[in-house]
Amino acid sequence: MSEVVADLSIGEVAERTGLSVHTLRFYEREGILANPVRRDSGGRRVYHENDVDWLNLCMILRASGMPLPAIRRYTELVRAGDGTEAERLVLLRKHRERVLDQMDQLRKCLDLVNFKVGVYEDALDQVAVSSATGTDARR
Amino acid sequence: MSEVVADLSIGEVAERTGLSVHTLRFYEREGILANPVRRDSGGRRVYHENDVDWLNLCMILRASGMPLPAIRRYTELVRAGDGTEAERLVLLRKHRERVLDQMDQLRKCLDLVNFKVGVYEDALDQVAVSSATGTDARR
DNA sequence: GGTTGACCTGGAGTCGACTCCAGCTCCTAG
DNA sequence: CTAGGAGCTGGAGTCGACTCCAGGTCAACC
Repeated sequence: MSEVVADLSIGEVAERTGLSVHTLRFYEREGILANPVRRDSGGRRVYHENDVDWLNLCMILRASGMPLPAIRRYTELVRAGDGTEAERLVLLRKHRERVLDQMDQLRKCLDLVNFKVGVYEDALDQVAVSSATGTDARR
Repeated sequence: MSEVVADLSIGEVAERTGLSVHTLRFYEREGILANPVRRDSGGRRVYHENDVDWLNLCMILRASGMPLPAIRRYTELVRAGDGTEAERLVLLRKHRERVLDQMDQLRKCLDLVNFKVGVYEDALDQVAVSSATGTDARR
């Protein structure tokens, strides 16, 4: 019925996630993988689609400024399973606050930059117009 | 008529901006101040309100992820004065793109976190309810 | 059976942005 | 006149998050 879900090499995971193989090994050392990575007969890492999903989640958290120690903690809680939901919730709520703070900062910055871009656009238009009226008589 | 606008010591600037005196000296080395810092007879830095304003601008840019080299470049252009507006505009537009990208990332993350927070809140409510129905018979 | 290419490890290196240290000067208050 | 506090400098240290290196294994293909 369904396709056999293939195991993945570290290189394939790198390709799928956009992380480098270096980073994947580094994240593993840092305890950032929800389930411990299996190894094949030759000692090579064997990943699963789940791992890719988890890594994508982690990448979203990282991109929003969650530090690795917090991601590690969250990972530990998920690995530990039932009974850790309360702490996960605390952790996520804390991160949400940080995200909202960052959005505020960015909005502030965006306003500023929009304003300044407007100023410079106007200034340059002025220059263009005056140089046009000075040197350009077509029409 | 108007108050004499006071000169400021590095400590006062630190207090007003929230940057440390270390960071202020560091930023100066990095060329992040719009006008070169004057010194008093004893070689101490003398700042002006303008510098505080400029630093506040820089802090907004930093907080939105503009790297110091870009801020330095922008500072150089402002210092250089007329004729550099076009490049300033380019720089600001580029940063605006980055800010918008970051906002997108944050929105994505916020959706995710909101969703997960919801899931955990529901899960914990469930626990609360079932433990209540198990042990608590008031009404 | 030799070469390639992907993978392995432990540990070192890099980069950005601070942050701090040692040892000094200078001013002011007691 | 001296003790304290704020500043000064050049340079070193720290921290987070990668990033890379040397030297080795292993399977596959020519």
